[in-house]
Amino acid sequence: MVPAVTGRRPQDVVQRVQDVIARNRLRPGDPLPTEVDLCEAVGASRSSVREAIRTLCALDLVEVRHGHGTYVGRMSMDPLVQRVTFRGRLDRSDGSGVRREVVEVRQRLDQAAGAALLALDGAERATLLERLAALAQQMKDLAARGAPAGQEHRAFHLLLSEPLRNGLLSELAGAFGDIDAALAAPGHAASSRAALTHVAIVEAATSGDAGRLQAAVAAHYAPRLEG
Amino acid sequence: MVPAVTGRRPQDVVQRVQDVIARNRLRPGDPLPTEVDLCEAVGASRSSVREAIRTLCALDLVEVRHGHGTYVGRMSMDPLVQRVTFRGRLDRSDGSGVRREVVEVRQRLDQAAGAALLALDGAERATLLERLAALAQQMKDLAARGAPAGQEHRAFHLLLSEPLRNGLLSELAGAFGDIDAALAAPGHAASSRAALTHVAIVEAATSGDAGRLQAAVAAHYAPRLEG
DNA sequence: TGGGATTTGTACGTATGTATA
DNA sequence: TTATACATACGTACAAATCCC
Repeated sequence: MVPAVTGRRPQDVVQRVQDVIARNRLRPGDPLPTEVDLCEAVGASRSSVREAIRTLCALDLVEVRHGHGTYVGRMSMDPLVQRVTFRGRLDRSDGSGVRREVVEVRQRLDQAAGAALLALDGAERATLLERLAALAQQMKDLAARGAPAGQEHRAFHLLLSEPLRNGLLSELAGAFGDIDAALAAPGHAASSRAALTHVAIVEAATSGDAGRLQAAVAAHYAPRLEG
Repeated sequence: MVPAVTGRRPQDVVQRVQDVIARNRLRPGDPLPTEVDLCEAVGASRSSVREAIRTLCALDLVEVRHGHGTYVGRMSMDPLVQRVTFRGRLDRSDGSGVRREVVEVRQRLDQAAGAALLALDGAERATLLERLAALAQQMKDLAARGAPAGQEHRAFHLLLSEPLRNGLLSELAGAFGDIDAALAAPGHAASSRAALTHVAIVEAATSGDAGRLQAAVAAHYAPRLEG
């Protein structure tokens, strides 16, 4: 527990807090020691520990609830969303095309998911298609009365990614969807066209025609890849 | 100078610093104002500004050099690597399979890249294949004398991703490669087999047979997806 | 070579907002 | 409502690293 006063960069304190989490086998949602206890555990002052917590908070490794305590975070893709979104906002000028790249990634994810969906056995596929159809219908209804359908849109693509049977890929699908939404024009919720393309995707998937499904997904993203 | 005591959460200060970067059109590597100047610019104390900087640092949006200054960061995928790696380390016990998911993502990325590679025109493809072959050969040589080939391994998959013509996808390929390496057993640099599968991938790509290339990539990752 | 200026890193004290009992 | 525990915010002082003259 010797403090070793020199050579302790901020990153070292971060590492030690990570070690505390790992050593105590803490799971997401579990409470961390209080700040003062952490100070003793890692041998640093409150300021340093607080900054380390802020770092880990940015990485979503811990979560802070004001007046309540600090807890192990969900370790989500949120930091990725923030970072790429900010990068996208920056190169408005040079037009290096982060937004186009984001749309491309989404298209690839959806197409891979579509292929996996068609490979599911009949019963499971039917259930999934039903839920997807319900979401597409909701989007259509909401668009009809000019209401935003962001939640449903997100849920659709997240559900579509389930056949991939890979939590990381699903998280990436959600993350890039969020980035896409954040980079879209603020008031651009005119999603009557989007609702239609989603219905088309479900219909293509129901038909079982792989080529048609790929084309439907491509058509969904096409206007954003050219314009 | 009344600080408007309420309503200024840490996240707000972070946002304001981001705005400073965006407003001044700063590019990666450009210097930010000093901490004290930032305090005035965003209207917060140095402690708060420092915590915000720490947050942005964790996201690789800024980079801090002690005694020198604060600079706009490279906005890399490093935070993603840290997060997923940490998550992978945590579920050693329950074996929920983060590592398997990482390998799966890599395989999908490489297979997509392989397909894109075969779609390149002859000259460009030939050049790329040459460089890939050279890297594979280097890996073989290094493995033969028991030397680590981490750099070459990374370079191989990064180069392979280039035909995708998508910087984000290439970054993801690099990031998941790094995660994979970090989660591998520490002394597990026994890469004589890895070198061979890389040679096989290049040979399959050279043959122009799409199916064979997909199989070669699959064979590269197969042992990690079953064991 | 060396010292001074600049900038970030660390520590501590104090007051305040917030949630729980 | 009160009391307690905790995070939040600010300010100040000093230490350490880097640069420049």
